[in-house]
Amino acid sequence: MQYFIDVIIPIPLPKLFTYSITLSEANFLSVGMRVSVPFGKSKIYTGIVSKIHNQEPTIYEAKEIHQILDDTPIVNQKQLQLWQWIANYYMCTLGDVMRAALPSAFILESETVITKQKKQIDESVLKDDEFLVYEALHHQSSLKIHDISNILDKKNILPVINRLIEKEVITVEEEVYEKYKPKLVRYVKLHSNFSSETALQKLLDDLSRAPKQHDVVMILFSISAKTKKPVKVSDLAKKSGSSNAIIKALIDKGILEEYHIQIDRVQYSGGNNEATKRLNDYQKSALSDIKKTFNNHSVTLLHGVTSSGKTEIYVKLIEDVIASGKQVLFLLPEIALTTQLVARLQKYFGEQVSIFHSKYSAHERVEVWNNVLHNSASASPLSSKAKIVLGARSSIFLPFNDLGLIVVDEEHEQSFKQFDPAPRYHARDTAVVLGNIHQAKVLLGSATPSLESYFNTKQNKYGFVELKHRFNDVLMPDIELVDIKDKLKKKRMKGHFSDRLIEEMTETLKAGQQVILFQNRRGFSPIIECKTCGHSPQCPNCDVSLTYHQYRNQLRCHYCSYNSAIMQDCEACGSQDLDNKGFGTEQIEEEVKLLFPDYKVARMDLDTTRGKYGYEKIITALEQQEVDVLVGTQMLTKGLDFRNVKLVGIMNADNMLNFPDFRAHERSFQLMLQVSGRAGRTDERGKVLIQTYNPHHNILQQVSTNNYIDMFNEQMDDRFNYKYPPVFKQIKITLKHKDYKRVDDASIWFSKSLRQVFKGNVLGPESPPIGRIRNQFYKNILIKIPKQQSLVKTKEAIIKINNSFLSIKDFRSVKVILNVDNF
DNA sequence: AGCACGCCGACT
DNA sequence: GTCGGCGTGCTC
Repeated sequence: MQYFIDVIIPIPLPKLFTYSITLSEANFLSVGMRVSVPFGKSKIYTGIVSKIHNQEPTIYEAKEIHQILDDTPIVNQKQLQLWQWIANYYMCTLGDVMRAALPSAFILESETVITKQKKQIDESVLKDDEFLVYEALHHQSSLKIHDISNILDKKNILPVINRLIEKEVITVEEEVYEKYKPKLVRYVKLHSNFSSETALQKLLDDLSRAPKQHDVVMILFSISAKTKKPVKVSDLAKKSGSSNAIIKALIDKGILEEYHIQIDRVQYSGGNNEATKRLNDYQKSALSDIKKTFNNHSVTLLHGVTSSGKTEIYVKLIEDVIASGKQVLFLLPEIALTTQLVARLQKYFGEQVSIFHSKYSAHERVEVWNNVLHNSASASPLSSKAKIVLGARSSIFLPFNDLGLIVVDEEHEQSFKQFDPAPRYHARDTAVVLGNIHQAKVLLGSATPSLESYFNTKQNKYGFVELKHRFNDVLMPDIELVDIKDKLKKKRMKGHFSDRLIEEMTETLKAGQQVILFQNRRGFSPIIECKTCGHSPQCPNCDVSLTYHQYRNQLRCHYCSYNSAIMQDCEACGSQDLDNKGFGTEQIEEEVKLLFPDYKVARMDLDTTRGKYGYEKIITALEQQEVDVLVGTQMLTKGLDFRNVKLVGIMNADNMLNFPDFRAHERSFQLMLQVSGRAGRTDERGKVLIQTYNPHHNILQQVSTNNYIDMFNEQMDDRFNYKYPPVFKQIKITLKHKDYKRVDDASIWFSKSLRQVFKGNVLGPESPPIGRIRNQFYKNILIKIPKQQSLVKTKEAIIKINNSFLSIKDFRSVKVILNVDNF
């Protein structure tokens, strides 16, 4: 009998690959373990065993595997089931999913290692490039392919390497690295030879002539007597004030014994668990309503106004679930993970909480992964860790084996959707599927639910619970619309500030309270225009005008990060009369400084939060009231909870409303209500001013009256009339290529083929608002899918058309991106 | 996706 | 004449 395994490899190919294994390997392996396998002529990849079987492939000969990398599976059956669903639903390969799902330290790849041959060679036979490599090998024992392309400063270095091999200068090997290394901490203890009183006394006598060493031994005693815990080498060195050399001498003499203990890189250092808060009556009834809906719904939407205390309700639910021995996943938008909420949950649940987000290193992620993996229902000491995982969208991929509850907080957030590399999944929707796999309950929470989720409650697909009162019955902020067209006419604008806004700011600041100003655009001004000839500087790589950034005196492209120094006069006509069109956060910050010179202003946008703790720094400054006015982009909306902010100003509501996207109105509503929610969160009623050219816009009216239902109904009418989600499903196909003619032809061909199947439900091709990014031209095609039309069959038809598309040689270099649901 | 093979322009 | 550009095909 022969044995084979089907393996998932982290490359975007639709098929699995079959390798042959021996009987003993077959007995050892199980589904979900990693193996390293040879692939192509030279590569070695890490694969996940997906199936073990006896069917010999007929049309090719299976290769043998290279190595088994695990003793036990690192991926469980439930995860593989989820991977398969994602690959099918989001139209990508299992390889794509694997790459997104596993921490990169689990995916080892072979690397070609180049070393110098021992024998002497005649240097004169080497060409320049070859000599450089040869030279470099004198300084380093080995080089990677990557190092060589750096040394030679070009990408195609294989010819050079091949010539060097031929001349017997170097040898190459494929090496596979285990990227993850557990973090070990060095400890010391007295060697067991000296455990008896007499031996110890003798030792101390012997050491009397080495006073430093004597001291170290004595200090070791005192530390271990005091703490009754193992003693770290680093602690001993610090406490005794002696160098590592002395400790090393003692170890070498066999007096001290050195050992290592594996520790977690991610550690919770907080104190004991704090009792959870008591709920108010509204929260109590919401909690019991949620439990009731869970009786006949597996998903429930909690619509709770900002500051209504949703978190406390989550906490109570989580308590129940972990008491029953199951795991909990708490999903949050990336940026909200750095804030107060995390600290709060850690206070309640201590070590049982693990956090998982993109700022973690590959090693830290492996640790969280392992903690979740080893957390079985059994009560081993390890299992108290990672009972609750708090994470951004990618934490849906962790190896849960018994989830009882998934909470998706701020479920309307766009950042739950992964855009760029496939799989282009939506974590909220995937969480619903994950919940189904585990038979777990899913709770979606938001003050401004997505139309999709709210629609699902209307269809009775999801349960629905509402929380209408703010905590402590604080009033919702008073929202006032300011007509800037009118203010301009009456000359009541100072820069971008209306007299109303200035009045309110003055009053708030005088009272010692804080102001938040929202402008959803960074930089100083998005367009610089010559007043003489109308020319404005454009990005050389993208079809956008460059944004002026004053603090660096630069023009920058927000799509490809191209930048250049600002010019003094027009590039086209030489005129010095340049004009700033539009405005961003920088300009607002500048104007605030001029209008309120006595107060401290800070800015929060991508440019000021770049560093690892940039974001936290600004938040702390605001919390500690070192900042009076905070100017920022939509970053402000996420998970911030400030006590002393009284006033929120939205500088210009129109640019978001006019954004060319069918969800623009919904998003504007959510964004504006979310920023408004930052005002007046304690006892005093907050104030919000929205400046707009069009105060009669329905969305603005709905925002100012906090009328979600009206917004929902009106937007749903539009969605219904224009056949948009959630009424119709939608798949967007994006084609891109560096040659415009090529994408244009390709997109016309593609849409024609689609129209043969889907008729009038195909839109486009169309160039997106920004038709070229990083020198790639884009075309979009949209497919609208009626509810009664089979999604599976629709996708099959698209895949078929895509395959014929790829077989046309002129189109093969055009990249096709499939975006299911088009979030 | 990589990576090799194979065919055409620009350099010694 | 070669070096090196990238179009094409394949990976168990």
